[in-house]
Amino acid sequence: MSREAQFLTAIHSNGLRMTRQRQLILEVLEASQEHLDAEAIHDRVKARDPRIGLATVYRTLALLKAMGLVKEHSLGEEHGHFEMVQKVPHYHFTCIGCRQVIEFEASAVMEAVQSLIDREGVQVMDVHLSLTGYCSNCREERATNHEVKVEV
Amino acid sequence: MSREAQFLTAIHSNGLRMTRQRQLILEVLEASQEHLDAEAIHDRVKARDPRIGLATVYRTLALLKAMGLVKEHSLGEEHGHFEMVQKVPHYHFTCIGCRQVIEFEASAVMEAVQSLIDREGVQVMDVHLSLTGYCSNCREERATNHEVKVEV
DNA sequence: GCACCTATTGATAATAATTCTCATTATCAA
DNA sequence: TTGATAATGAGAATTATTATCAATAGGTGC
Repeated sequence: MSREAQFLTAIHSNGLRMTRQRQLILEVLEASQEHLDAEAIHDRVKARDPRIGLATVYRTLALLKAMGLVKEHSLGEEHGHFEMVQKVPHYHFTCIGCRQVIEFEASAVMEAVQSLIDREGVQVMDVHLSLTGYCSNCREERATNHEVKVEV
Repeated sequence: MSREAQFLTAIHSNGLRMTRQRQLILEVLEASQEHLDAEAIHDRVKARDPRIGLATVYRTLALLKAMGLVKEHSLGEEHGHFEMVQKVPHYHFTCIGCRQVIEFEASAVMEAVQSLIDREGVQVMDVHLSLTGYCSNCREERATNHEVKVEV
């Protein structure tokens, strides 16, 4: 089942309605391989329909998250970034220097999560692994600068 | 070296000054095994010196984070929670129902991080693994309620 | 101990991200 | 086509955090 069909099914089975706005926001998310924030999604959606408000973007993202179709990441920033949920779970490394994001897979993570489930009997709804640091380029730059001071 | 001594050394080697406020905030953090947010830390510090402002708490937390003595977690909420860095890395599961936090260790996580370092040549400054879901109690409650609706 | 330089503080204004409010519009079942 | 009500847009409100700035207080040299 396509994600659009999944969305439609989830919407109808909850007594909700499919709207042009929800349709467009889903399309923007599906078309992008990046990790857009709400503002960026709003910009792209507005390009197709200038009347859509930012609040609707937030509302739809909350809905998609609740349905498990979208994940939110912090990526070392103070505001959220969003992406469609993939089949294989993956995680993010964000460079503090150049803000680039490196995605990576690591089956060991879900194994560790499973052992927590086995031990504690919890039900895990969301797994969030996020690394920050310096990519190899920014790492070299910093090394030559001999930074020792604490930067607050 | 005690954490207090570490803090003092880091402060002096950066041309900064040790103050009563910084001292108190560090003591509050060390005395607590919980994951306090800035407001809670402020409350506890005020009990010992009512003049201390919230801004100073945030400034000191930022300083301690930059020095690697304190870690900030989101714990599924929209504001930060803080704790002293421990020798052995550990992670957090937060129950959406009762807000309880379960801490757990998982050496597999740092192994996965190491393999990313080896592969990409990145320098990792911070690792953040956070799970949300329902603890065994809340899980059972939900099961008997037969919830199917999407809650936004 | 005293004075000086300037890091730090407290109080509060400002900012940023997100959520809420409410009158208006639009979906969709009958 | 109509009616009930879900959803929207615009902007106000909220929340967490950061910035501003005059007053205060570490800590170094005398």
